[in-house]
Amino acid sequence: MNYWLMKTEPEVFSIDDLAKARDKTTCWEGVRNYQARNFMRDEMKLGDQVLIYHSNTSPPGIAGIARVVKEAYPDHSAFDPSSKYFDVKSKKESATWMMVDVQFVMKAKKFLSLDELKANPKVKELLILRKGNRLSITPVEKKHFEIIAKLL
DNA sequence: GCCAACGTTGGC
DNA sequence: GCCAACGTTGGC
Repeated sequence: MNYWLMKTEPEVFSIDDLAKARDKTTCWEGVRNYQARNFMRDEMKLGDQVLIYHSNTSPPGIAGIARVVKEAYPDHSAFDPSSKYFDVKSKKESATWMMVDVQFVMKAKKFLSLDELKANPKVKELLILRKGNRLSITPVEKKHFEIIAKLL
């Protein structure tokens, strides 16, 4: 089992939106970065646990946990000209972009802010804390996931 | 294949 | 809204 952190802007899609979604499940559309896509396509497996991180908001931080319920398949938003994620270069026969489905597991009882993460020496290796890291999907070590899960 | 210009992310 | 950091694009 692998562990991940996935960023989302809560104004666009929050942990509450995930909790309210049908089957508490959503397809993770709109990833348009090759490294993040490769993580989904090559390494995300059924049952993997995901920290849901709220970015571009105040304060940013970890808002809950989800799990992978469907492994990578073509991101259909890339084929939809009306979608803001439309990519004319992605063909249905050989999709450029992939997505997974994730299901709500829990909302943090205690939202864990970026400041609190930075202040916790036990999780200082988290990739999210690296200066300049903009990757929307990053792997998380099991020990770090477990430390964080206990704090939520 | 280099690299300047541009676009995006995301904390602040 | 600003801007640093990074990824992508495209001329050469």
